[in-house]
Amino acid sequence: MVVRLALSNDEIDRLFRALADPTRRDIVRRTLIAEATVSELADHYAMSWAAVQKHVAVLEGAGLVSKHARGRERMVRGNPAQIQRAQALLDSYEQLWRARVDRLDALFADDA
Amino acid sequence: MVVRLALSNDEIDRLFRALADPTRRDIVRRTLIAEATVSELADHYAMSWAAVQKHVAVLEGAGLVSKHARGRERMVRGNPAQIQRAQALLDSYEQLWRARVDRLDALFADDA
DNA sequence: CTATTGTACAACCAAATGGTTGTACGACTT
DNA sequence: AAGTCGTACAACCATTTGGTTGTACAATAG
Repeated sequence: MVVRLALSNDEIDRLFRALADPTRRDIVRRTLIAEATVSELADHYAMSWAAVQKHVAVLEGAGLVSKHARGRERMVRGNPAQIQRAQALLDSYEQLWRARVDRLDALFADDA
Repeated sequence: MVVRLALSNDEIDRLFRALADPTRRDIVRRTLIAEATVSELADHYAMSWAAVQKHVAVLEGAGLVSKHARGRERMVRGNPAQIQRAQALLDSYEQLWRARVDRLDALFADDA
């Protein structure tokens, strides 16, 4: 599946920033496997409920998870599309390098 | 090309943290296309030389670029292998989600 | 030899981050 | 109706981050 939507510079910042924390990565992991409430998530970490709530908010701001109300609970769900956008981003960097290798190859081919 | 080497939690933190800044991403971009000295890089940004030098140090700490001495200059070169490690990481998250989809599919298949 | 260039690094500062506790409130339970 | 549960958010604090200027030094140029 190919991802199309482009991200602004700020969105990219938030995306990678959100991924640069082990607790947040673990929340993404868990919620990609199965959705969970903030309280359920908080049980797994050695920090206050409020701290976990903040991490979820950061992930939400980065588009990596979404929250859906269900009664008084908020179900947190991982968003694979945003992971794919990050992948697409990194892929574009790799392409730059490949292009450079190709240029160098062409140079040597000329020499031969 | 498949990347094997595993990264520690701290290394992953540093990797994504390093990518969460537009100046640093631009340095990665430039040095993947062609290596450059720190001074050459600094010319492109509206900040002091020292600030750019710090950004390069962060990228180096994250393994995204490497520096090689050449006379009094330090050539900065982007490291595609580290980009690929980041990709592999994100891919593992996407796999989790695919596994979940497969489980749900199996569930519905049982129902049918 | 002297001057200049490219680099490294320390000290400092403002803002952001990651954590805490406390308060508030709507939604279920009894 | 009263109590509890899950959530949200503000205020606060220590540390980290992203920038600055200033000093130092090795390599090259004149």
